[in-house]
Amino acid sequence: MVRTRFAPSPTGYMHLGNARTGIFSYLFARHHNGSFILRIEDTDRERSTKEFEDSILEDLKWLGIEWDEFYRQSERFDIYKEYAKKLVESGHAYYCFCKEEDIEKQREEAYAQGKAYRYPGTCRHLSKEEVEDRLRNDGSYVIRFKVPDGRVVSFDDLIRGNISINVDDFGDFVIVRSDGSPVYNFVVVIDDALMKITHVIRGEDHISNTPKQILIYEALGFKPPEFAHLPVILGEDRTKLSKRHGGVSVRFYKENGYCPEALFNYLCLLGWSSEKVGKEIISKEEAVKYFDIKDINLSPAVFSHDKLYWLNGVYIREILSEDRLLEDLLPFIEKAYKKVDIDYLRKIIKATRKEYNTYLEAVEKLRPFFEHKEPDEAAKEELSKIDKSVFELLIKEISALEQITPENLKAVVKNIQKSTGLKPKDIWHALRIAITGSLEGIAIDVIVSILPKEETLRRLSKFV
RNA sequence: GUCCCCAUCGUCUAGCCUGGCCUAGGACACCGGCCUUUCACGCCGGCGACGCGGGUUCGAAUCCCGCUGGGGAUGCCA
Repeated sequence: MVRTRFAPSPTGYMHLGNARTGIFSYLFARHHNGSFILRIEDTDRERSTKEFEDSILEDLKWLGIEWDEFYRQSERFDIYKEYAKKLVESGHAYYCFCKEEDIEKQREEAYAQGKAYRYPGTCRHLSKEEVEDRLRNDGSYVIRFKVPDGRVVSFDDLIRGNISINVDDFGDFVIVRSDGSPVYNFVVVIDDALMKITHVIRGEDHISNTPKQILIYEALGFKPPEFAHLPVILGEDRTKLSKRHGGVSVRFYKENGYCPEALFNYLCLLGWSSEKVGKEIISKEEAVKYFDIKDINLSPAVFSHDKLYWLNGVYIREILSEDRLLEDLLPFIEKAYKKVDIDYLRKIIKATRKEYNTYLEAVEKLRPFFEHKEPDEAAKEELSKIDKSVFELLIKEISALEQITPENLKAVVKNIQKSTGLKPKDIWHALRIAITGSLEGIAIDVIVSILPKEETLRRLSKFV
């Protein structure tokens, strides 16, 4: 039975990189008919908040990633404490009374000399009596894991193959902080072991943590899971995608009018080849069906805003149902133009869904359906070249129409062309400017055939 | 600095394992054309890559070594 987990820490909105890790973990579990576990890693009490936790849960649901089990590390501190004690008792870990400032100083010195810092093991060989004594009097201590000398830890990464790291590269590391809270590298092992996680799928930035964790697995007598380290996502400048790059949270894309299916799809494409699916537009179900961890790329991928934008357009234009579009678009439209009639909006969506790539963009493009706008500069200039009598004729012709359709609108233009000798293009332009105030936008026959007739006439009348 | 990972169009990728089918395929972006009452959509076409140097081999994008370049880690963050 395959069991994977996604372990975000609630210290901010869910990052795209994390989201992709979650997606791949999820796909792997589902592909193997296994379980997907969500675990909130909130051992850092300083930075973790309930608000961020809620937002992560919300965003995960929004993306369509459902989990089978849920855990919160802050509720499991007793368990960690117990295992920390075990490690101390078995001689795999020890109390350390070194001052944080001193360590910091040593670290800086080492770095200045261009050397890798290792904790020198000052407190490693304290006698039992001394430890007892300082525990009573000193108060502040951390627990460090005793890293064996000269070990080379190897593991077979599912994506990268064999990875070997000499543990001499790092010193005895902290597993319990001075405030008594356990550290990531320690709890992650206990949780993954206790929760019977079979496959740990996570970011490449955890590769160097893996040997530390394997050491703890061994010390505790647990069998390590399989590991798979995903390449990181890079920004346009080829550094790790971070806040500096602008919109990097799932929330950002949700708020900016992207649909979850498109974001899910795009994230799948980043680092995973969809070649076996045979296309790039992939549903969650297809992704589950075809997902293979072996098809993950090894090199970091640059996040392309352009491609996500395009993909979102594909979803709006040809994948999503009208009902879904309506449901998604409604809050955006109502936020911008107050209450709207559902049937009116439905009609608009049906006729215009090819015109925008995001919901936010739709709000702008659909403006003529909800608001009258004065002509902009370019429109004014065009307007000055147009014989104003055309507006009167348009009013007269359109008034006479029982129902406005693109077809009979064409007839209207033809009639005016005949009676005035104006070029059809100019007549259309005049109509467009009067209705939208702009030279660009959605096809004017589409707009006028949906816009209430009285509103069309009202706008035209302003130009006579 | 040290350790680890990586290296095909600007970007995401196919091909690499099992060398010849690669004149290196697709997608986004970009450019041009068509469609057209504008912008878009759509359709057609174009530009564009095996980082460098050595091997191995009849033959290398594919295998080996070195270099260079990029990324990550180096926390009482995760």
